[in-house]
Amino acid sequence: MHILLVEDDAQIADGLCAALALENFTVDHVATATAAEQALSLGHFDAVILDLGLPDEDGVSWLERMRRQQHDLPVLILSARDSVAQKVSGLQAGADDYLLKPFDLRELSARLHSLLRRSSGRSTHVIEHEGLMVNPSHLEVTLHGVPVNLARREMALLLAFLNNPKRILSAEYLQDALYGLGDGVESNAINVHIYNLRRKLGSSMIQTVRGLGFRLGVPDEPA
Amino acid sequence: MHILLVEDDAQIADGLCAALALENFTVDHVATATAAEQALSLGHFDAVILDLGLPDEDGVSWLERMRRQQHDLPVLILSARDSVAQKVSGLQAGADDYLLKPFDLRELSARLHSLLRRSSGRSTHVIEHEGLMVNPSHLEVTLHGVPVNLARREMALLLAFLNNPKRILSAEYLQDALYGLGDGVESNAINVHIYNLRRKLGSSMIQTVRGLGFRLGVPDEPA
DNA sequence: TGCCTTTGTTAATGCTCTGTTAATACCCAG
DNA sequence: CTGGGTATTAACAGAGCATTAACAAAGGCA
Repeated sequence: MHILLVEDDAQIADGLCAALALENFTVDHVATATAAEQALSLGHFDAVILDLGLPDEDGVSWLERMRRQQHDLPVLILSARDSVAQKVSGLQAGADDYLLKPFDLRELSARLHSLLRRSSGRSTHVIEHEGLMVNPSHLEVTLHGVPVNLARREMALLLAFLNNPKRILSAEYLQDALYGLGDGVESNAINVHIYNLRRKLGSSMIQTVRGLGFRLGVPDEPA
Repeated sequence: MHILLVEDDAQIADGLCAALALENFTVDHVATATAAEQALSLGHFDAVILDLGLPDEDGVSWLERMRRQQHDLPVLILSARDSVAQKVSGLQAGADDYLLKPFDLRELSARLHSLLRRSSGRSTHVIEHEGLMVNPSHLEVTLHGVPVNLARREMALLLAFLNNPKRILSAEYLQDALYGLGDGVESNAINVHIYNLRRKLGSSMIQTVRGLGFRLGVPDEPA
């Protein structure tokens, strides 16, 4: 689970990072609203822990802006005890939960887990490509409106292609995408999965580039 | 909106009653766990505000008892600042939210509204889904007019699905819904309950999404 | 209270779907 | 024609889920 921690107090941030790391969260820490926005646009996160007292922008207005930009991931607000009105407007701005400073780490953990569970699967992110509609979090795929049932590995493979459309992906790259770096298979598993994908999605979806790898869709310029 | 306030401190209770009345809530105030249980069995309430420091019974154990009796209405816990562990177990016992004393009335109001919004539709009203009529407050279920007898856990499971229609619920999420945060069972109890539900409601009601969890009804059309 | 019924959990077993391997057939370039 | 790369297919092992039975616990009733 990937958490974005937005907190300008270094001491609190360090403590939180350590505590969350212990629970096998992957934590990215930023200290400003600007950096937080950048981080959101660059990578994938499952939740945000947001301190309201940021140096460059008010947390509440930042949150409102994010919500307007269709970021619908769960947000847990941290705030100082004496700013109740701010907290209320925090909830109104679209926070899913909030916590008063100083807080107990166990409590933060409990609320965070609860948030993540509540929000799992609510993501509406749908990728589209040539009549193909893909909802990764639901393992749901339709081809021209017809539902297609994909297994996990097939979905992972398809996503690897959708993340790099019209680019040639080597078998080696695909192997890393499916199994993680280093830890791989020792056979033609990738080939088999590609074959199965082609059976389910039509053989023209994935093209072979002999000697190099595979590509989703047609080449850019036949020059 | 009908609120049951369980609080033994007369001063706090009076303040809360006045504040909530200002917001057009109807508040019934009791000072003991025993009286609270009576009140719940006698009348209808939309939410409970529960102080943990009651004279006759621990608030957490009271809450657990209520949850076992299928009172699934939203509960907001009030508790003293220095008892964090108690608060955590309060969440585990099935509280929907909690607030530290001393609290701000505006904050209480905001959380209460948020709670009621979240739970709207799950109380009082009869829930209908594909020939299924469910009355949560009376634990009554009919399928195409035919009464179906559900056990407590089965009802809790069905409600978890009805509260999240057409969404995939992981076994972990369902476990939390039935047993509270963290503290769960160590076997395939969820699977067995799902199997039993399917026997009583028909096997097409709950679908399996392999590797992710279960879902009530058909998937949304992503198109 | 003690018996009996209902409910909840555990554990064992079987079944279906997946992922990987391996063997074989195919294809294109040199 | 030949060899390296790719496609196809079948078989196997394992995971995940369904099913069932047995046991424990809780609640009703006399």
